[in-house]
Amino acid sequence: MTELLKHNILKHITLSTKELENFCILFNQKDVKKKQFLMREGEVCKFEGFVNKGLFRVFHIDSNGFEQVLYFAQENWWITDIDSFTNETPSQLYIQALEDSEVLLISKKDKEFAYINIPKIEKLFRIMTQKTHIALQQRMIDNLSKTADQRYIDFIEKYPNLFQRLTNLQIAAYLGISHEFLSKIRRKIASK
Amino acid sequence: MTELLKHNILKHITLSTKELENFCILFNQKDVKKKQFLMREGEVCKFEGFVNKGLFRVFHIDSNGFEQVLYFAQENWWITDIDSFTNETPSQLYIQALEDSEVLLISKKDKEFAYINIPKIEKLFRIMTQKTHIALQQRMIDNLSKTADQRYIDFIEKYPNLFQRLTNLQIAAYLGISHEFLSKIRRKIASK
DNA sequence: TCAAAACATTGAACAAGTTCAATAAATAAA
DNA sequence: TTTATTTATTGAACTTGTTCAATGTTTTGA
Repeated sequence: MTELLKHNILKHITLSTKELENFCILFNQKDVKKKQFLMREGEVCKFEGFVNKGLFRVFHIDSNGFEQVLYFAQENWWITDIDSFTNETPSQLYIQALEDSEVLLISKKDKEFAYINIPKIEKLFRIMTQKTHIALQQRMIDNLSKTADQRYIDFIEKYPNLFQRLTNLQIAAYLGISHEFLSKIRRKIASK
Repeated sequence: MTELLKHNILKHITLSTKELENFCILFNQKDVKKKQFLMREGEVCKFEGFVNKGLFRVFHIDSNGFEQVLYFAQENWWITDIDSFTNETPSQLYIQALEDSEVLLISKKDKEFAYINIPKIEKLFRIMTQKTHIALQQRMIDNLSKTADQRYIDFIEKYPNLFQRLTNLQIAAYLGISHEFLSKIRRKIASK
């Protein structure tokens, strides 16, 4: 049940079998059917989650009712609203399964417990947060400097697997453009 | 010399006077005159820096020669290219002083040394990375969902101090718009 | 298996933002 | 203080992306 999680952790830090076991035991599995929400806007995010199976989208709904995707999380990815989880403030995000999924959840209390009792867990989350930050920083640069066409092409190259599992609606919401415009980009690319 | 740094650290974690001293001793002061570069594209970022005095911009130059500002760092802020520093890869960023400035720099080796010898430093950087990540995530959402007018108004409200110290050219490069368009936004706002 | 719902495409009119060139204003340097 | 340089403003033409409405296609669920 936690094989994928264990493998994921050992990619970042080294832990003894015992430490690894003690940490993984803090996670609870939750099954989430397609279209179900793991969290909604206004709630305080009570968990940090590891995707064992399936696919999620983390998104925001703006004042005009448009959805923006902050990120997608498939197998082996982590999901949370780090702002809401860390500061215990109401979230402005929704987390929704796009396929029938399984997540392993750890509560804030259990995570704090791990920080204290398994010091290397501090390093684990330091490294993981660094990595997600680096990825977001790269996306920020791309969003500031590239045209929508190029961002779409980059997305396909970078996440060929996600590309296959997502609708154009979802991809457009990630790229920050309307799905109609994405459709026109696709036509333009296809005609080359 | 390191008063501001010490104060900044103690806002995030608690350290004994001894630990704090042992950590701060690892930093070296560097003076950077206005317009001088602390780092250029292509270099591997060898430091993590704390701004003691002055103001920096961290920016990227895209394939069309346009500059995008990833962030500004004034007194009490940290600067680095976390990607280049962490992975020891050539940076795609420039770090430049916008005023005569002073930074306290720590090398990668000394930072690793601190991680090992002062365990709470791991927590310090975990928390700091979390905070910058939360801020960037918020900016990403705003960039995806808000119009340039609104982003400009938000910027002034959020960073009234930075707003006063920056030219419109710099602000436009942060908002991701041309400075001519920013000028038109300003006229529109002023005429209300 | 068939109807409903969700998704994708298209065109036309529109809005947001860029580009270029010219000019004015402010700052820095000699 | 004068000149050179950088910054800010403006308008006109242009490009990128949006909106809306209509139509076709695919997926889903009863």
